[in-house]
Amino acid sequence: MPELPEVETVVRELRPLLTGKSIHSVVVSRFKLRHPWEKKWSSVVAGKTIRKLKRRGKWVQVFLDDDSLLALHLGMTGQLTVHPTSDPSADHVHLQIRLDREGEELRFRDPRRFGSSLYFATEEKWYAWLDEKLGPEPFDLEPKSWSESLRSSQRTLKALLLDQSLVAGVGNIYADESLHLARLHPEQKGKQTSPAEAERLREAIVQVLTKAINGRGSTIRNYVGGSGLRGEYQEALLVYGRKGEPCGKCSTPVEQLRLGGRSTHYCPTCQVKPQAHPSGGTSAPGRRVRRDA
DNA sequence: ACAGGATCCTGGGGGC
DNA sequence: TGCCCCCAGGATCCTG
Repeated sequence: MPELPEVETVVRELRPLLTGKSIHSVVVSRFKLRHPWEKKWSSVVAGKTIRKLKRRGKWVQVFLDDDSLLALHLGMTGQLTVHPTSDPSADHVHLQIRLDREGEELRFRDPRRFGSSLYFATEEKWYAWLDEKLGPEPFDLEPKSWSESLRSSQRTLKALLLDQSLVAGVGNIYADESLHLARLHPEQKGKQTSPAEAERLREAIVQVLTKAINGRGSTIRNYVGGSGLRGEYQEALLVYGRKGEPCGKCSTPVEQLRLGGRSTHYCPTCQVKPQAHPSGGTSAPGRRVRRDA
């Protein structure tokens, strides 16, 4: 569920509540997350101080004071919020990280249990684990290599945007929104994408994610930020979840299709699917596109 | 190499 | 009210 803007919002809202606090203990539920908390970690992190919080892709990184860290992934329905220890515990709380002195705890709640919790003894080990899975942050994409990586793939743009090893943090909502803003069809193949289109897409991703962060993310169902508040950006979505509603740009009804098992929303007028290769023909790059007048 | 499906889960909504 | 089916913001594994 939470994509980059939602995770960024969680981190920003938790940062003032957690930075400088030390961990007293960890209470673990009997249910297992995708990467379940290992019992031995509880005694390892007890007594350590939270040095800083940072987002990387859809991961929340909790850096501790001795070069170790916790890495938390919210999956589809994960929530991270701070509560007084005395608050009654909600359902599906998997981790309660008790903080010293304040009588407060960080709770990791996740009904669907697709979330992950990991501990790494050193940052080096974490980055080694992560680097093979995660591509650059969208804001750090280098235009030329981005364009080339699209160009070298037969996969659809939708699939490419969801591939975390290509660009980190984009999920189903913002993939659809970015393609719409860039006026590119979700089924367009990477290799059909010109450098100008790739750049349009890169800029659209940055713009969509930036606006969504400013709106504190989108709440479709469960999402809440670190403060426990819902997001606001769902109101500003132009295609995602708007099947049949008029496109914000041209008022053609938004269409929905299924791509890679994910529901995909697009405007059939703004986002035109490029012609597949004429059978047997090779389309030379830069060739003039004929449009019937 | 890539698409598509199944999988891990729970909960909410729609239809009957 | 209840039941059944479908759907969901993610990621991974398997098959064809």
